[in-house]
Amino acid sequence: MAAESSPFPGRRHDHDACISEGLARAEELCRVRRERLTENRRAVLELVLAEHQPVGAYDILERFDWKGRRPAPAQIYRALSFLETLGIVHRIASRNAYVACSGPKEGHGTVFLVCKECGTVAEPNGAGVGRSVRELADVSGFELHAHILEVTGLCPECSQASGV
Amino acid sequence: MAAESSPFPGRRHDHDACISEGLARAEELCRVRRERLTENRRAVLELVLAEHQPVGAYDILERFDWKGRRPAPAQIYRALSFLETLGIVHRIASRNAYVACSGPKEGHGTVFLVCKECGTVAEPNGAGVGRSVRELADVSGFELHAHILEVTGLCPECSQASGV
DNA sequence: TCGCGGGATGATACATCATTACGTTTGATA
DNA sequence: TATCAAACGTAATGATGTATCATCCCGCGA
Repeated sequence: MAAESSPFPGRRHDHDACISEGLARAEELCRVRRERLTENRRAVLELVLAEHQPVGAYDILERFDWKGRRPAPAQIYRALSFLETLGIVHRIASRNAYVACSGPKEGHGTVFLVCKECGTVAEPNGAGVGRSVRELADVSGFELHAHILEVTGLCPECSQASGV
Repeated sequence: MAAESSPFPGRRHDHDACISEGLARAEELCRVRRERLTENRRAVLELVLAEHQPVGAYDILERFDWKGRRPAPAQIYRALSFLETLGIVHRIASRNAYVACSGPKEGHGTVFLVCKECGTVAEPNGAGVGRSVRELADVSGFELHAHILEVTGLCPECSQASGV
């Protein structure tokens, strides 16, 4: 229960594990879907995985030191949209930025808790919200296709730090 | 009940009334808050009220024929952010566009149903979703400040038109 | 009525985010 | 190994949003 209670990464979580798990999932997904995890795509994914904060495309661009060269924006966007179709990177519309999917949990990719203070993004299990949204759509006569919920506030750590 | 069942404006609703109600609410809000509904702000609000579809800032700019002159982007953005603080215009982040608030109903301003086909945006009563979001935040140890839910799909009319 | 002070405007420039276009390279596979 | 589609490299451009600063206008007190 405690493990599920907070979807936020702890201050001292094993971040190397996040990265290697993310890469492993990408590889697995590509294998299943018969897609290619090219050098470009992998490099972009690593840069997105590097943080739990959303990263802008041009941030990635700047950090992208690849054999001394710097790629053009299109290259980054191509990789990002590929990774989005794979479902391991999500776009945070309210920030024009991207985060790595934090796990293969149910309901992932539809609810984001975004900390105003530190920027950390968590993906809680959105099943309950999903039900409410379906009900709402039903009542409104709306044919539901997809939804994105971006919640802003303070993550547990920043909330404590700012003096509860 | 029927009135509440669909938050979408009917094909033949009295749109002039939407506009004048919107303006009246803006005036009232400004009066209460001791703010000024200047010519610039009013003109931008009218252009946003003109449709139930989200409008881009640069769309507004193009339609903004004011004494033959065309204002700079900043002018539009200033008016828009003022109208946002008033709560009568909302930004649809997933589209980089803006819609007029459709009414002073409870829970307004947090849930948007966006039709993929015609672009119409409705604001249903989001009370149920609001509860789910609060629960989710609670369980996650997240201090909730605000949330925006953007739901995409087909509005009742387009859903019927596309042959249910 | 005059003048003061703060908010709103007008205008230029710039910053940031994202896409299009097109020729070249690469990798799977027949 | 010949072929073809997918991915890449690069340049250009489009779309969206801000910063800055001088000026204007309105409410308010002398």
